[in-house]
Amino acid sequence: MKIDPASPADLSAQIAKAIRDAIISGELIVDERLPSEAELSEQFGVSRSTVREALKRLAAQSLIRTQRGAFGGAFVNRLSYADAYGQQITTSTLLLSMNEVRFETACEARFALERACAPLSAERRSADHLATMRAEIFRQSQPGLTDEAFCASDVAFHRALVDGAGNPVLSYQLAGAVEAMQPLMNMITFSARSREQIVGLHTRIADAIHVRDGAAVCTGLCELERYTVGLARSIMEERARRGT
Amino acid sequence: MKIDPASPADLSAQIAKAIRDAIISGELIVDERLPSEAELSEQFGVSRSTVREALKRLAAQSLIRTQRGAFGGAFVNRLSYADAYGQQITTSTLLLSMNEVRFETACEARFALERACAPLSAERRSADHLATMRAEIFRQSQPGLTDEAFCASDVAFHRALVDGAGNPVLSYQLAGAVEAMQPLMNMITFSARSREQIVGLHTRIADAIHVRDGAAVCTGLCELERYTVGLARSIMEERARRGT
DNA sequence: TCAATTTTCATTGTCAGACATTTAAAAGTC
DNA sequence: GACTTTTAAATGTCTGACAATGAAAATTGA
Repeated sequence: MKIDPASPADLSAQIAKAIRDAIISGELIVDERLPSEAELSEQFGVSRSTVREALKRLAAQSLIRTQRGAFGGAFVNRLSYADAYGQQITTSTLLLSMNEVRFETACEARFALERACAPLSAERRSADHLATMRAEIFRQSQPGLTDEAFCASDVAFHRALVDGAGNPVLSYQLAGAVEAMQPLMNMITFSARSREQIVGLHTRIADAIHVRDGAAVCTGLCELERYTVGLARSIMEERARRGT
Repeated sequence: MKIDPASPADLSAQIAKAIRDAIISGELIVDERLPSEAELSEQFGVSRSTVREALKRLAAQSLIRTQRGAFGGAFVNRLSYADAYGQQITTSTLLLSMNEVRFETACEARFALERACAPLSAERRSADHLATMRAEIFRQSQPGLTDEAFCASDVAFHRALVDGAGNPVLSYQLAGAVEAMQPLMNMITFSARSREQIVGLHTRIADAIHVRDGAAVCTGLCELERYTVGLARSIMEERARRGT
């Protein structure tokens, strides 16, 4: 782990990169303790504050965790699925909100990925996954639900579908796509009529999952995508008309 | 943006969270300048070093960028697709390397997601995408290629396939899945015979893309998955035998 | 008048030193 | 042997200082 002493700026970024590379390459292994801040500042020939800034960068990526007290210090963190989920959701959400992604584009990506899980989920889902889907459908059919709660339940329904595939890597990859859509979905006002339609499509999907018919799940997801995109478009047009 | 003054530890994490939430909620918009470090330290009632640690956390997530000099400062960064790619690849790579994910699991996720792109890519791919795929196939058939170079070309081939769908959100989501597999793939030694097989399957996929036959692309990807998993398994068994 | 140059100064980057706080191990006590 | 106290190492925070940067403002020169 070395840094370039010739460029006196961005030292903390260089140090963070050096340590990050050491972790990625396996030079530093999980739960291994890094040298103390004082030792690192000596090794790199910089002040303790600079080292601290570097460590905070790594902490922001969940690459290390710190513990205070004697025998404490910075430890290489095992990146858990939960941590990775969180980061991916944050990144995906910001990516969508900052880059004027069209609703159709995001929607297409989300449903395409979800359809990839459908056959696996139909085959492997447990009774638990199916029960969760049914429960969320029931919640979605309750009157008096806010749009936000409806969307949250929608996410939970699709999460159950994805998790049914029993592949944590797939669940992780999908988490971003599904959850990041929620802010966009929250902008849609769901009428009683449209909720009824969506609940109907969810029921069809759950039924297909029930009988382990992957192709039917895909078909259901396709229709749901078409309906969602159409709904969003009509609402946008409505708003544009009222705006002018 | 407020922090809890009652908990005197992890102040920089709290401040980072406050600013991050302000960015996510839209309270701070892209390219907006944050108050200077001195002003922030006054606002939050902490020292400048604490503020700086918070800002470094945000910089590590590409949420802000800083500029030195008068009229410089920290600015809300537009999260570009490139930045998001990079973060996703790092996260996915570490997730796979630190969590003893079975090769089959990662492979299944990767090919399932890729098959999701296949119909879209068959339909929309440009001549450019197809040309890239053909070029990578040609490179893969060259003798004397290192295993690393072969894998890199493999990634490029699949990237072209994914990008052919013309959906940047999809490309972003897939980047992690495809690239994060590379270190695992690099552990496989490709014999001349297996390379020939893979090139053959790639050619079939490219041919299907050529005639815009999405279903055939899916079939080709399925076979490629089966072959890859089988190859990895036999190599692992071989190593285990030699190891004992 | 206008372009080129110099100066100014707000801001980030880095450093050094100090003290507070935490925490597990070590030492002491009953 | 179990409990309490002490110790020391480590992170967390604060203060104050100086260096480096870079755009705006002021100055200069034709």
